Amino acid sequence: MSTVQDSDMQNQSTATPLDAANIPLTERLFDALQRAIVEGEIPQGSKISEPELARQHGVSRGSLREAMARLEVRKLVERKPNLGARVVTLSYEQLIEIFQLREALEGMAARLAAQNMTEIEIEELQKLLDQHGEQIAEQHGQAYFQKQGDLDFHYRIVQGSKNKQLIELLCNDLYHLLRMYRYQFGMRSKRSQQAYEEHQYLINAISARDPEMAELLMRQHIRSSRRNVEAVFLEKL
Amino acid sequence: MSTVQDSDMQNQSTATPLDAANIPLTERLFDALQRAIVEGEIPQGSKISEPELARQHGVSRGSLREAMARLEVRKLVERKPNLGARVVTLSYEQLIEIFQLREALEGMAARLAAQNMTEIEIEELQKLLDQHGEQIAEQHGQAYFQKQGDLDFHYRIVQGSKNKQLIELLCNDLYHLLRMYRYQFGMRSKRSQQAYEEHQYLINAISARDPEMAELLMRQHIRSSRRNVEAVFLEKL
DNA sequence: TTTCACTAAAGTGTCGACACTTTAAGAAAT
DNA sequence: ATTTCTTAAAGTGTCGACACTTTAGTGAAA
Repeated sequence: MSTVQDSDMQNQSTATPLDAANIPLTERLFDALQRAIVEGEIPQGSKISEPELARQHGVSRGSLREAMARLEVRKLVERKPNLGARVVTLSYEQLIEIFQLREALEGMAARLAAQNMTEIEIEELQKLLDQHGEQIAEQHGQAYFQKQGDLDFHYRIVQGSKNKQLIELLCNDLYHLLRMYRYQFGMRSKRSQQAYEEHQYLINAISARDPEMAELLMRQHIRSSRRNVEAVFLEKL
Repeated sequence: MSTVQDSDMQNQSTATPLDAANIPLTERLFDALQRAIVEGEIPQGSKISEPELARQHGVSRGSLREAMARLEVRKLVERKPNLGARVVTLSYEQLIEIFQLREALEGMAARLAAQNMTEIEIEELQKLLDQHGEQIAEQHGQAYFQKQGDLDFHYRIVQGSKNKQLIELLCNDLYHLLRMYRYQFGMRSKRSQQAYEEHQYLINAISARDPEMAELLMRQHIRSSRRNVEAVFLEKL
């Protein structure tokens, strides 16, 4: 699949009018690699050979290197001089650390959301949650949709904080690492009912414009989630 | 200033045996550029010409580009396809956002520090604070040392959290942005006495192993600091 | 004199090449 | 047969070159 005969179609044929839409190659490459790593297509801890990976994607090493530099800052790969790059290795300890980060950051996000979300945004958030409620009632919780729904919910609250730094940090940096954990260890929740209720309380607090309460609830919610993960892990050993 | 005649001393003379100590060129370049941007040597908002900057530092564009890609992820430069890169422009709004981030993150750091710092680390933190106290008493607060001292103090507490993610995030990402603000707007504190006292309370809480209180105090401390900045800004207009 | 088109200069995106470092394989010696 | 030395293969660090895009400058037309 996609072996050698591609060398003529991207060089200078100009026959690629709309394939790239001006988005630089490095950027597309970065996104592709990020996805591949997050979803485990490139397994964690595996060594990355620049020439090989570049050939696979049909790009030069220079472009790939630029993408790698960015992945390194995002903590998805680790590089050691002259020794090359490896995909990061996930660990239980790191996961716990990430939960602590999330507790602090999303707690603040909830606080700010209670101050800054528009009424319309709150309404839509409620609608989203109602949908989740239905799904839980019908099928007993299709893990995937649950997870996706949970992510959506948190995502919107972060957006609602209106703090650009916070949004960037959570949605662009931490988010991907977290997704990587979700993909690599199965991490199904089995507390969707409880999560649903906690989400509802949270909306109530935001709707009442109570920042203090919103932060408190969000932090509790994330702590619960962490305890669940801890439990799942312990029973795995 | 620093014009053309530098082109011979760094090219390929091999007469630089111990200057690099195996640290990749790109990395040193990244550090150098980061410093230059933070300290305002390259002014905020200014456009960056890759060929020129590369020539100034005596490196190839490829190496420079790699460093730029990393600076972009760190939010110190912004790049638009085909239009080039500019140093970020600082704004009052962004500064406030950063303070909100710090409140959340350093609050958590203080909480964890109360749990995880060793007795020895706490002792040394106390010593550091005592030094600050003396400096404040003697000279009336040499703005520079004050600032540096404040940074040191916060830095150690973050380290004391023992949360690698948190440390990375605060010390490698936010830290530089914050320093940039300190350099660019003068931001002298004029509340060194109060800050000193708040620091002391914080140590007490950590020493008493009271995470709740430590987080509370740290958050209050950072909020005060933010209010001070707000005041300074308002009187500037 | 002002505006618009056209050309030249500068800049960015991407590639291939070369030197040096590390890893691996194979040969020689014990 | 095992260990060590030697050498080749692979990989990384860095550079210079070229095509395409944007910007700036110049001259013609109104």
